[in-house]
Amino acid sequence: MPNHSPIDAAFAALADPTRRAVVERLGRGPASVSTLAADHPIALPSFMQHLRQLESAGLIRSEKQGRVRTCTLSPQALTAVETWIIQRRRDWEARLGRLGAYLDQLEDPNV
Amino acid sequence: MPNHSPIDAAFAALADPTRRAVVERLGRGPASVSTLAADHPIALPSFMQHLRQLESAGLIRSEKQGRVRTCTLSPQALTAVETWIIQRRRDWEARLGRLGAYLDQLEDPNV
DNA sequence: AAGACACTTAGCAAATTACCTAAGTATTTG
DNA sequence: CAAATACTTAGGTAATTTGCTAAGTGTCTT
Repeated sequence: MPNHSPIDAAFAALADPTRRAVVERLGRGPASVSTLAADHPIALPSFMQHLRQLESAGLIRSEKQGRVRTCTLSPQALTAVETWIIQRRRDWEARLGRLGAYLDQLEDPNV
Repeated sequence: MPNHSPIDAAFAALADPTRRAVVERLGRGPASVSTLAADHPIALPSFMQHLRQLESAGLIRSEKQGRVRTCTLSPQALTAVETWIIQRRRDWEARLGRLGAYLDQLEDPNV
């Protein structure tokens, strides 16, 4: 089952080091396509595909003025991913808490 | 260029809804392969591939006793992902802070 | 107006992924 | 010990992804 939901697209987009590097770079401010591409040893059309994937995942936006397309980070999609992960941590810690309480009770059955 | 680093594998593993569902389920406690598989409408060998991918990404562990393989969440890999995302949020917020300070100080658009 | 610049489009090849069915291997269980 | 259970292995197909080159399309710059 390929990626259908927005969060699938966000995780998939972040699974590639080139794309994560773009997100890291844009976290420090907007940049043009060619500025971003300069850091990566791949052909420009290949690099543009990565940008398209990031944009369709909602992780970045871009706008063209004249012949230059400027890209910006779009943090809401990152927040969705962050929220999912934090929820997992919560579940995990809640379970550890219950397990600890249970073990405490076994050790000390009647207080 | 496919996944080389551990964090690539973790993001890629989480990009699939079946695999995320397994992580969610294991957050509430360990479970056997067939228990996990019961929630998903795919053939068992296909499901096992997902488990293998989760395990090789370090997101879960599993151990076989008798004929039953029990899977557990392995939270460190999730922490690595969480750390990456939180760092991006920090960068973003630091930049907003600098931008705000700059705008407060005076005008002049552009970056 | 000519050429440089910054992308864009088109089309193609190799590698990966996500499924499947069929047939195996160990372990219980009756 | 035979049958059921719980995976496992083997092998195959279709779709997706990631990369490329070559050839556009608009927009400055000179």
